[in-house]
Amino acid sequence: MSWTDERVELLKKMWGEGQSASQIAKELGGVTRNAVIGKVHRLGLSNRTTGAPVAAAGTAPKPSPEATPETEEAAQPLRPRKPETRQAPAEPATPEDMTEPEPTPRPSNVTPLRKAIVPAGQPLPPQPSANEISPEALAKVQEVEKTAKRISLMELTERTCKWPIGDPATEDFYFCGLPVQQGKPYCEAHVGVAFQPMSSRRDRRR
DNA sequence: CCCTGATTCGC
DNA sequence: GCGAATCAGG
Repeated sequence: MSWTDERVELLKKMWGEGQSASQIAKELGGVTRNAVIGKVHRLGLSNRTTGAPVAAAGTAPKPSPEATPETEEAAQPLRPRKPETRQAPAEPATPEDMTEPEPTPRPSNVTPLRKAIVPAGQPLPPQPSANEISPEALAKVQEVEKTAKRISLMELTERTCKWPIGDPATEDFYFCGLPVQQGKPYCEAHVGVAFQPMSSRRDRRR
């Protein structure tokens, strides 16, 4: 495939939106992330670090490509290869999406500021407000937590289970880290308790 | 190991 | 101009 106008535009758009090179490549198809990065550089729109939030979608800045200074390359911007501004860190576990099922989990109540933080040492009950979660699912979770990868916040990726385990106020806190279920933020076991098939409350008027 | 972007350099 | 290979980093 070649860099047609359309493809280049999509590239610009997505890059502007902060999409990663690999994502863009995936979207475009027929190219690798390397190709995308290469193109990005050739287009001269590498630094996405403009201090300003890069969420301006649809608003193409239309950067006028400076009239090439005939007088040699005087203002050659030296770019220290350090400015790197990593993308937002993996978002903390936030069960929130899907359609009907409502996220019931609050594995460890993350108490914000000072306010009676649970004294470390007392293993928190798996579920604050036990309810109609399939006992099976619960059992499964407890099992999984034994074999969890126990990864840190920094190690979370799109394909690692983000289910928090333990007390955030303690060293004994980590994330499940097992392979997530396609699309979901959690592994199979945790998806099971995170997203209820909506059982109670079905007297919906429509 | 997964991923990210940056650079190089033969084509 | 292109992009695989490689590098540097999280």
